[in-house]
Amino acid sequence: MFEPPTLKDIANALGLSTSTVSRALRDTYEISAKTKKLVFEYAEKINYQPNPNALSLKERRTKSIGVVVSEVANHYFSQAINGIESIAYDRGYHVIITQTHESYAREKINVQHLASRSIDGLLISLSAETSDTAHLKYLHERGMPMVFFDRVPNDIHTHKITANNEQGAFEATSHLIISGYKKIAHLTSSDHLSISIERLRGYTAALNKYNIPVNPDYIKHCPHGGMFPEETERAVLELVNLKDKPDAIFIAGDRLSIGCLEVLKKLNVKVPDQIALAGFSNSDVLNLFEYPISSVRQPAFKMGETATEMLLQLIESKYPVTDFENKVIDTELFTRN
Amino acid sequence: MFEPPTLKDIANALGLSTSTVSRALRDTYEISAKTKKLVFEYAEKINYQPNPNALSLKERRTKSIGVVVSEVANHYFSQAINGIESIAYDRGYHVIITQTHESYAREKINVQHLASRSIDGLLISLSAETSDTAHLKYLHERGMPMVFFDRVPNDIHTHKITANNEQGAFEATSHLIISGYKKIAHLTSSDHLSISIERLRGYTAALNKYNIPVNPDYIKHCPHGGMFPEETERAVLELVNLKDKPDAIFIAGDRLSIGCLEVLKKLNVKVPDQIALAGFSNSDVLNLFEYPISSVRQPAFKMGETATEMLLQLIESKYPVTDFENKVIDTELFTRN
DNA sequence: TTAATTTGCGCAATCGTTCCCGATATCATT
DNA sequence: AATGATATCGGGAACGATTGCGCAAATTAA
Repeated sequence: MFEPPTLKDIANALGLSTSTVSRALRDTYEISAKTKKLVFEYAEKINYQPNPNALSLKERRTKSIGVVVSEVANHYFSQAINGIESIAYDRGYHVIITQTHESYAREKINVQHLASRSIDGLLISLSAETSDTAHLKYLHERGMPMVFFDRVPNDIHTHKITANNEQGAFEATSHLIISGYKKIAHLTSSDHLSISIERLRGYTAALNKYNIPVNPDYIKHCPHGGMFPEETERAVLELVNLKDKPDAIFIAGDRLSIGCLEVLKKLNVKVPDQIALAGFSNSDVLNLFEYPISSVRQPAFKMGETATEMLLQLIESKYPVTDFENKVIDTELFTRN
Repeated sequence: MFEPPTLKDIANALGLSTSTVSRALRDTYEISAKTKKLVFEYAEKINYQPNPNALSLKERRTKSIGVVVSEVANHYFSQAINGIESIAYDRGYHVIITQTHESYAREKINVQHLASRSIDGLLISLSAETSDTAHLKYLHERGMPMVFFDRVPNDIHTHKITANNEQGAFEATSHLIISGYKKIAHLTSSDHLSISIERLRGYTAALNKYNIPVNPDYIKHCPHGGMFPEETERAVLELVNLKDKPDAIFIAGDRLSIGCLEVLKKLNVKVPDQIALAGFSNSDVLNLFEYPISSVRQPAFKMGETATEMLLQLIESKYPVTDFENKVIDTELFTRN
């Protein structure tokens, strides 16, 4: 039905060969000015666009990169995607976005699918469920350029870009402490995720600094990053049902924050009177609440941009890159009270 | 660098021709069982995947559909995308998502880009800026299968799927009226958008039903759907600065709701004491506010699914489709007080 | 034993593009 | 006028996969 014009169409219409038309369109020196003009004008007229599949087949590259995130309906990721697109489009690359919904199975399928679609490179933030990275190692060993951002593995040697999660967690927890809270819980994602580990480290560092003992009962992991409401609900319930209730929670992510707020509202626990909150979030709705919640904001757009630049550098490098960068970008604490 | 195995690799390794290998993998009857077994096992071993570009070139289709939305960081669209992906993946199609950020220029570029990437079909919701649909007509006339959802044009004849915007707006406005509000303003997106027109119609219908005069000063359009904060701010300011201040606002969209809440908070206008709100939204954060906001929820996931099914029907139809459907799905009002 | 059929596989064209070679025409040089 | 240089263009292979056709060998039928 939809049959775009080809080089051959132009060639036939103009009585030329496809080679000549191709060269004319690519503005090669060996084609006369008037032939070029003829070809240009006709191509313009019929709105000729080179067939990208033919090009990909010939050039052995697709000029498109794959992106794997847990959810686009997450402000951190949607902002990162905007950063990714801004660089990619400028450099003539297409962006294919896939979502894992925090599922390891989906991640494997998506990565496999992207690889078979012959993308030129991969930009990925691990799902909450992912602890085995064999599917990525496999691709990486075969030479697929990839850059990790946000949630990174430690057993794959390539460019990585993360926020300074430890610093952010330290500042947010410190802020709670300075604000007078002493019994600070920590609600976070699955325990093997890099961001969870780093944020937990910042959290404990803050407690240590102020000589507050770390209470293991105060640390709650949600293996699916709050993807399932029951998960968050159970964790929050366990916290508020403790004999020695926490008076504040440091929450490690956006979805968890929303989930936590929902549960607290259902339980009729007042924020921040009964329990104060602070956490990682790139959402702009948090400061709309009556009692706004202090949040650590990650430079998502910047991270997307940087990750893409790193990836394109890998893709377009003439020789194999062996010197990899591990970029850490500072977060920013927005205090509200 | 990343060079996936080809049929030729298998053929050479096994001393066969590429035709035989191809036929073996496709399980054709004319290949002997033992050759098939040989080929299958070797293909499995080296993890052979057919080159999608070569296939697309040959089959003249890419098994991928393009999606154009204004923003993925919008709960309606992200849910719709989940619906789209669920159907598309089941049917073996890839989904390429692009964002317009409510810009007409971006929409043209994205559509053009998608078309040149030779997608098999297009799923699109118009940007707030779009009033001229020539770029889409052009593709449509050339036979590109396309389905519009949410924000649809009236001058392109193809499948369309929308929420029952008029009904939703009527119910939300009626709910405000029944709750005792009489001076109800309407904050909406650009005036040429189908959703704006339909929601305005529902709004005025409700006012009419309760014999409340329609005050033109109460109707504020944001040409970019609240993409720019200044736009929303100006509109809200104009409303609260009216001599005859409205006591409620019916807001036509998610982003506008957030923007409006931000402005009201900045102005220290209490919701709902000084001004009540109701509006279209698929976000789950609205009910986290102290005074929750009644909202009309669109069946986003369902709409995404249906739109995709319609598109795939167009794509896979043997003969040109001339009988187009205009599906309208009911919304649901969530009242909270 | 011979002819007819079936089985199993390879050749080559095709999709749209690019690019290495040639091929021809035009022109200047001796 | 013959040679060479340059300008301009076409032929054809290649990228990876599919598929109609052909052809040999194996099997069956006569």
